[in-house]
Amino acid sequence: MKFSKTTEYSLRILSHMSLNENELHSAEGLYEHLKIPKKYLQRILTDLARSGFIQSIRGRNGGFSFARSIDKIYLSEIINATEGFDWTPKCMFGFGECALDSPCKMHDLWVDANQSMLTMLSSTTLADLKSK
Amino acid sequence: MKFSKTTEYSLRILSHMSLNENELHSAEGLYEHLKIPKKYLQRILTDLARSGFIQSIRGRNGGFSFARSIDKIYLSEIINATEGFDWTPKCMFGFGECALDSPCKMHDLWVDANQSMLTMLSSTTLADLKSK
DNA sequence: ATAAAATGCTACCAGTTTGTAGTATTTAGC
DNA sequence: GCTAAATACTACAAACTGGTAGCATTTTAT
Repeated sequence: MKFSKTTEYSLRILSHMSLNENELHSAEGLYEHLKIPKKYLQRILTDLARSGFIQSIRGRNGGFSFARSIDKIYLSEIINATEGFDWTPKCMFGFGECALDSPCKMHDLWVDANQSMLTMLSSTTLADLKSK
Repeated sequence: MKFSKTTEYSLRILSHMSLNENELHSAEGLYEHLKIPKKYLQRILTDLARSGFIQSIRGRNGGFSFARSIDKIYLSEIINATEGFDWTPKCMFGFGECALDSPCKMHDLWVDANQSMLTMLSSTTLADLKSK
């Protein structure tokens, strides 16, 4: 019950970039700040570009900058792009069928517990992280 | 952001066993009810025995039964045994250090969102699943 | 004793994720 | 034009997870 490394890295990268929202960030510079394995970070950056969160500028003096305003980038979108985000409340543990009676006794407990996290992630933007 | 298969399987196995709390359950019987890949289920069962949730009886007419009362087995314990459960609120995404200022602005959001799930998992026992 | 029925153990396989290496491509500055 | 600095691409390696196979061990029933 945790995020994948790729998701963690993506969130770290984007939240760090958002501190200087309008600047161009190079992979090298991000590496020095975040210490994410350089080549892997490189790949994640191009993935984030393909996903439309940031845009890349190639060549000398190139780098990455936001493709859209950070107050329109929700955390849930980022997670969705990196690892999928299927939190439909089918059953607590993602079972196809419940292990107990049907409907499974866990349903209500699970839905409630999941709701606040879902709500938080899908209502918080990168801009909120700076201002909150 | 989901449970591992092993965690899902473990929860299904134990919650199913708890429906007949005092009986001896064979791997074969559990397989027929739960359709978890047989050999993998076997391995999970021995792991659950090693973790102290159940005990195994070898030989003919052997099987698995609970090693302690199901009203003392919390869901969080099971998850902790199968995939680790480090939800200490160090930082939202499990960072060693925050990506933003310190203390990270996400802390409060994350802790709040996480709290209801944590509370639920660490206050619900296998016995509760039957009675709730 | 022996066979059957059960768990235990070890090794292996496949797919995914994480990480590394090298090369190609693009662009700015001189 | 050439070089340096940057991203893009491709291939591979390592580690982890999920799953399979076979044999070993233990115990009961006959």
